[in-house]
Order: sequence, then C-alpha cells, then structure tokens
Amino acid sequence: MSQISLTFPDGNSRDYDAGVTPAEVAASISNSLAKKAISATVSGNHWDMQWPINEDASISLHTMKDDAQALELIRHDFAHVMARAVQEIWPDVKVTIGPVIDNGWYYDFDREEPFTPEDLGQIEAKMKEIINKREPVTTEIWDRDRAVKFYEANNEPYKVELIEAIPGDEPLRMYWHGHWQDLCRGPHLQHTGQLPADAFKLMSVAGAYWRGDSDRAMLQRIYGVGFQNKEQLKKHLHMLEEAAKRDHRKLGREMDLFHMQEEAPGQIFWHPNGWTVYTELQDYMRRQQKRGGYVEVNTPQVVDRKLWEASGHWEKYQEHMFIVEVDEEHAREKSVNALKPMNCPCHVQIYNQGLKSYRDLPLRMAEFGSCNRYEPSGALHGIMRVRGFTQDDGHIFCREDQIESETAEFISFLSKIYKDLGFESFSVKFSDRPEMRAGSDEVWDKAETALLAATRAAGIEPELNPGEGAFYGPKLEFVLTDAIGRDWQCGTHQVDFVLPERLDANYIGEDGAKHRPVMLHRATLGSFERFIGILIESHAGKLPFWLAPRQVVVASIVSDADDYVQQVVDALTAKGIRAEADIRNEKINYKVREHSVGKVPVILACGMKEVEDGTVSMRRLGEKHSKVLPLDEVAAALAGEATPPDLA
RNA sequence: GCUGCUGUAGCUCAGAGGUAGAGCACUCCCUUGGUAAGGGAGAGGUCGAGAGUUCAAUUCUCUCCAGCAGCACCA
Repeated sequence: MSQISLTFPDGNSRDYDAGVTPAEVAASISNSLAKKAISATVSGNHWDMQWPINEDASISLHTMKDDAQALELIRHDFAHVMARAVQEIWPDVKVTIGPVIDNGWYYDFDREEPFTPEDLGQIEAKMKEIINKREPVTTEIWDRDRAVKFYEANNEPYKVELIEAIPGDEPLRMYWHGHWQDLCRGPHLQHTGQLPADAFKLMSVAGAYWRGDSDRAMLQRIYGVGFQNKEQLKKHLHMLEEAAKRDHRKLGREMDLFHMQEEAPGQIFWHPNGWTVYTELQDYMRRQQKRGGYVEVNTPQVVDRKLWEASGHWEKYQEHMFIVEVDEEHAREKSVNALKPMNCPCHVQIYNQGLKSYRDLPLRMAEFGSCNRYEPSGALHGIMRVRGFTQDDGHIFCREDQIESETAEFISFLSKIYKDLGFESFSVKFSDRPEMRAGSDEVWDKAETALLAATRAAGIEPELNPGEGAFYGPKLEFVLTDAIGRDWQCGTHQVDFVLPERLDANYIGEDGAKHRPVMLHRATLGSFERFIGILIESHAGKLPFWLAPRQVVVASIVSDADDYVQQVVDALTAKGIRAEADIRNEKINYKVREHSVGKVPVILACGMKEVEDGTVSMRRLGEKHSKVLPLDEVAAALAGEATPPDLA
C-alpha cells in the first residue's frame, strides 16, 4: 500500500498508509484526542473523521474548542437528529432539506397536520433521547440508482427530486445517525453523543415553499438554535430578549414617534416626535445633496398608466400598484392612473423638457419622492417595509464614460453620510441580471461590467447576489441590519441603459448628433421610513443628540423653581435646542424615570439650589449620576451637540 | 400572496357559553418631594368586523380585516 505524508499545524509531518482516516490519525496520536475529535481540516477542506485521505496533505484535527467547525457540525447534526426525531414520532412525515444557518439550523418537512408549540417540546425530548443513545454516525457512498430506489421505496419524493437535480453522475454520500439516514454532503460528528443535549432549543415553526418556489408545495419549517454549551445558548436567548427591546415598533410607541392603524395598512401616522426626526434627517440630506451637485425636483403622485406602460413598470408591477380610476362622472373621459410607485419615469420627463447638451451631463436630479406600492400583505413590517414611503431618490443622467466616476462619487457620498449617521460599516451586494428583464444581453453585459468595475475602482469588493438585479439593470445594494440581524437594503445604485431608450431620453453630443444618456438610479438612505426604523434599532432609541426629537427636559424639583425652569428652557430654545419644561406636580424620581423611558438624552433638574446659583443639575440618559453646572456652560455645550455633523 | 399563530381599556395582559377584570397611563385631590414609579379617588371597553349555531356568543363555527414569525415578493 502506498504511503502519504500528513503535515500537522506545528509543521511536523508523519507518514500514513494512503486511505487513512482522520479518526485513525487521531488514534495514532492519543486515545483522548480520538475521543474528543469532531472533524479535521485536510488541505483546507472541512473533513469528516471517517473520510479517507489518499494523498499528501496538511491536516489539523478539531475539537469542540474550534468554534467555527464545532458550531457547523453541532448545528448540522442537530438538524439530522431533529429530522430523525420527527420521523420517529410521526413516521408518515416526509423529509426534505435542513441546512445550517446563523445561530442554528432549520429543517423543512411535509406533513398534513401543522406542528404545534407542544409538538416542539415533544421533538426536543425525543432529540435528547437520541443524543443520549450516543449512536455512531456513519457514512457510505451510494450510486444514484440505489439512492433513488431507496427513497422511492421509502416514499420520500422530495429526496428523489433532490437527487435528480444533482448534475452529473457523481456518487452520493449517505449518512446514518443510528438507524436513521439522510442524503448529505457531510461532514458530521463521530456519534450523536457529541451533541450538547442541553445547548439547543427549537424556536418556531413557519411555512416555507419547497425549493423556494411559491408555485410549489408549502412545507413546514422548524427552526432551532444550537451552541457548544448551555451558557452560550443562554447568552443567545438573552441577546434575543435584549434585541426585542430595541424593536422600532416598540420604541416608536414608547418614544411617541408614530403609529399605524388598520385603516391604512403599511402607512405611517408620524407623531410630532417622529416627524422631528424625519425632518431633521431630511434637512440634513437636502444639504448633502446640494453639496453633491444635485438639483432638487418634485413630481406628480397620480400619473396616467400610459407613462407606466412606456416605462415597462405596468407590465411587471401592475399588481403592486395602487390604481386610481377616474370615471366619466368626474371627468369627460375615463382614465386609469397609478399612484407613483417610483420616481424614475417622472424624472425622465423633466430631463426630456428642452434639448440637452453633452455639456449638461452628468445631470444629477434628486427628489424626496413619495411613493406608494401595494406590497403583499405578508411583506409589511413596521416602518421598514411599508406601502407609502418617501425615497431620497436621485437619477444621474450621464454618458457611458462617466459611469465609473459617478459611481465612485456616489459610494463616497453614501459612505460619508452613513458615517455621520453612525454606521461605520455596511455590506455591499452586487445584483446582476434577473430572469425577467428588459434590454438585450449586450446591454446587460455592458451595464454589469461598468458597474462592477466602478465599484471595485472605489475600493469595494461586493458580495455577489446573482439574478437579483432590477428589471432594467444591475444594482449595488447597501445593506444594514436590524436589531435581530435581519438584512435591509437601504442605499442602492443602479445602472440603466433601458429606461432612457424606452422613454426616449437623449442629448446632443460634441459631434452634433443625438445620443442616449445612461441613467444611474440611486438612493442613499433608501426610504426615510426604513432608514429611521434602522436608526432607532441600531441606537436602541438613543438617537444622536442632533436627531433626538426631544433633546432636553428641564424638570422642576420644587414648584418654587418653576419660573427658573421656564427661563432655562427659553435660554436653550434661543440656542436652537429642543427643550421643554416639566413642572408637573411630581417627584423628580418620577420625572427622571418617565423621560428616561422616553429616551430623552438630557434631563436638567432644578431645585432651589440651582435657582440661587444660576446652575442646572444635568443628567444624561443612561448615566447614574448628575452634575451641577452653570447654565451658560450647559447651554453652550448642548448647542454644540445639537449641531448636525455636517454643520459642526 | 402562502403556512402557522394572535386580536379584550391608550399600553402590557388575565378571564369565562349567562353582555368583563388587573397593573401602568389618563382626570381630580392630598403631597413640595434632590435623580428610574409617593398616596387616595375617579373615569375609561359594541371584547377586530360580519354571518352562523344556541334560549343566550366577547367565548363555539365560518368568512373577512389587521398584526406577529417565517417563506415568496421588494421597480
């Protein structure tokens, strides 16, 4: 038998017979390592303890102390054990797939009856039973025919379909967890007893389409979370509880920012506090846009379907538009209109007024564009996904050779703004051509190449998001995450060769001939609604002082200080600070508590001592102690903090 | 839109086949209190909407509406 050489992390190497498994390698080192080992990395690949190694390689053996490998294996094995538990309890349930995700795993099942929360408890108990049996995990390679026949015999149509979708004729790997088996790429743990029976929890059941296709069967998905030990599980569950406190829907109520109600689903009633945040942010954006060389415009809300047909939106998005029909009773002719679902076609209309010269390009046109989209009911989510919203929209009409510089400029424009708003880092995704699209492949090639090159030139290597582009062009998405880690697209930058063509936009070039401009669609915040939702969650309601709707509450400790409180409020207001008096007949403790819950950043308490000395007792949100300071000093300092970052 | 769950006072929630309760918030009174809830009294609800079963429905059934989680969608 031929020999191979395995190199260990410490640089030493040893010879083994070809076909040696990591389990045998571990055993050759020590008994305890053989027991503790969970998997190996062999020449960079995560390797099952049972898989043979046939050539020279580097090898490192993993134990539960190696977080990345341990968590992957634990969660993956939990998924299998859960599926086995489900089939042991309900043998008629059909299995599908069960991947590892952040913090845990899920597994999709086909079962007539829905799983209930009580079922989850039963499944957990069965899982613990399986884990405690410490049964070996074993693997075998099968050919396709055998696997297909096996699953057909076991009445597992989803597995048959999965196998048939695997290209080529490669042999398939099967895994056994005790007597239960599943088609699986692996790797897995050595035996079920390596799973921490006290470090997992089944979280929820939800529907999910088979293969992510809404035309196919709706399966039942069970989500679980799993960790190396009980403490980490506890920590995770605690983190979820804390995250729930940052939910913008909850804080929106506590801070009296906005509300929503049945009569206007997916639309927001902004209260004075929330509207203060909104307008403060809008003022900031307006200043940024001016500096960025944009001209601001405004366009109609109700627009005849003819324009949407011309732009191509009618065909693709008709179902998702609010339709406004005007009948003969109201007008001489019947017309069908749509509430503007986006601003681009309207901006082209402005562009198309008068002849444009190449000297006019790039033309950067911005609008705080109010849009309405009839979003599917299930998509609505607080103020993050709504049916009525305002984009900080903009379209840059430019020449092809300006795409790169305009993209670079936008990325730096956006980065500066995100930084000002407290987001030092964000992820960038590049989405290319979707299946249903307008424009020829040549045009798409051109647009994708240009956008990607420009992004890389700006020093960003985006994550690829295949097939997720807009119907008229590829896009960059600037993604932020909410309190519990859900991703939300905020900023976007899209290259579009299609709309200018459809809506016949052009300019006169240096050569005196007509040319087609390129349109760059871009939004920085995305929509004020979503961005404010993210802002609230990421700051846990403690907005930066300049954005805080109520910046200072001046509270009297005794009623003899009421007049002084009013003087303090006046002094702060004169400096542009949003200050209000609280001279209610309540104890200072009560006032402090109430305004802390309301996330007011600064409370200035005034008793007779402060009245006599011309001072205030300042307490900042979250701090335990207060400081007595001269009023002038406090007013000057707070005025500085109240200045937006771009004006400071 | 799909699967599942939920809908009772402004908020958080309890409740039962015989037309409802708590805490906080609100109003009034007492209290002038030094940094996260002082005390008392009062007011407040077509129990999401509609239909059905029943002597009787807020409670059971169905339909619709809205919300929550996930999926699908996201110009």
